[in-house]
Amino acid sequence: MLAKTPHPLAPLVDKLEYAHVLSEEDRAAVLALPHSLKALEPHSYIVREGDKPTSSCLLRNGFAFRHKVVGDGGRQICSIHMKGDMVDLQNSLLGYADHSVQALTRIEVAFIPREAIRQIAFDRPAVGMAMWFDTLVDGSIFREWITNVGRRKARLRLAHLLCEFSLRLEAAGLGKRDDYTLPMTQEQLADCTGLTSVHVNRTLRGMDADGLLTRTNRSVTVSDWKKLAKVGDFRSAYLHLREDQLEIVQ
Amino acid sequence: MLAKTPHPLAPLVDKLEYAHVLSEEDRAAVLALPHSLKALEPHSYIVREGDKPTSSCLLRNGFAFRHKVVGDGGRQICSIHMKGDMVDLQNSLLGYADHSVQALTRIEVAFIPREAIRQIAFDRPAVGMAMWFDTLVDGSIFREWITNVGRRKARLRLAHLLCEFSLRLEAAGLGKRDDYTLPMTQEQLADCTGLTSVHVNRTLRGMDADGLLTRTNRSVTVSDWKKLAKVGDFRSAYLHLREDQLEIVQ
DNA sequence: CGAGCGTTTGATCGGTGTCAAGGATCGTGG
DNA sequence: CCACGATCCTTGACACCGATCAAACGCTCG
Repeated sequence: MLAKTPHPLAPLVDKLEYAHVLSEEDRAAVLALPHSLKALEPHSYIVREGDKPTSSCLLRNGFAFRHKVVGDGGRQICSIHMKGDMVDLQNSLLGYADHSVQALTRIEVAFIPREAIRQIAFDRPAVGMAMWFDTLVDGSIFREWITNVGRRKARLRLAHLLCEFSLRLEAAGLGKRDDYTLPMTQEQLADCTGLTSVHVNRTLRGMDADGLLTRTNRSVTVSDWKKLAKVGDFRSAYLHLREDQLEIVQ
Repeated sequence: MLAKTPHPLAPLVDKLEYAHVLSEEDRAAVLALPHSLKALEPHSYIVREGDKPTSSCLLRNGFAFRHKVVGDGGRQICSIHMKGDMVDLQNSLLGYADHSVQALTRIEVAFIPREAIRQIAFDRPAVGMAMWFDTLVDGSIFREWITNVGRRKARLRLAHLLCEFSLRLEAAGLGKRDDYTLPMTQEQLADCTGLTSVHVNRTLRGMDADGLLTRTNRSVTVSDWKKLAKVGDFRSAYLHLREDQLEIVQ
């Protein structure tokens, strides 16, 4: 194990340690999981609704999102994923994909057989607990999104989404919370928030005009993060990040 | 074990067997979990946002719901729970309640210490897998709710919610899908769907006028379930029920 | 330099929210 | 048994947020 390049599954270890630090043997067991690597272009599908996947997919870098399509063709994005996320535990363990997962940017992934996941989860309780914990945090984020989309107005929704994104990026070591790259189009932001792209545009421009943030290309610069969090009715508890991942959040 | 009354934890066994049938020993181990029983009046809280619960709560009968409150006082209900649901795995395993859980009707619950849950989950992989599966199904329902609230119009949202409710009731053995008791006020329906109670009222009356359903008191009678499912853009896959729990659904 | 995608802006429409008041139902106590 | 209050349902009038339609503009990458 004296390879210079990081181990392909290293991001998974990092993510699982969000909850609790793992022992050296547990870490080694995770890294020893069987897997196959693959790179995917933007827009390509990892899973399509209706598939019956038998592998779970670890996102090694880049961004991906889950979405559902409704009867009239409308699309709802249910979550955004980044480095270290097990993007498809849900579909593979449940056996039937009730939604699609798609690459947002160019991504590198590792497919891990479902059975290997099950096995390590029960052979190594600490790993199993970390995975369970992870799916519970996913659930917590889903609840917050239900609330965001159901009960907040356009500006709050967007501010909230941007706050969530910034903290998760920071926790994953991918940027500063008040200055980061947002790899999404306004249409995708709209599909996250249940709005239209036109309204997202107007709302973002309004926030820009009010000095809340600046958007150039795909990057976001927040002038006053706490102010944005206040506007977005954002409290970070639901992300269940460790204290030291949050630092000086209110 | 020759008691005539069913075991207090029997509903949990039934629920866990939604996924896969358990062995006799696994069943016995679940029933042997330490627990304390309690009855709660409508509106009473099982957990409040901000609590740090150390027990999980099994709903033995009656109905409960999770909700979050936003900055302006608005409330969003994130899920409805019924007999057999572990209503608070999420909060207790995560250690911090990011939302509240409240009794909808009069309920009977059993509190099970978090540690006992962890232990059985890893001592008995089949039980652990069933619990994990259950939290994944919860996640799947959350995603559908995000989609419902984010991308469907009022009538579809309500029709969808009523369809979900009817199938879950049927699967739990609590009613027929086209004729059941709905223990919710219109305001609570509004908080599930991100609407206002006034609009819920108008929409339900409209559906009634169009012959889709009849509501008297708290009961719902669906004249043509498949038609309602079509109106509500409802496909049952996301509930991940077994074939034999669904019977003749499209 | 042109094509394609994403952004920006304007005009108008419509679904849902808001405010307000009256009606139905049910449990409770006199 | 009736009266009363509380809660929930129903309905109307009106306001407004965000959707829709349409067109121009600006990147970015062949």
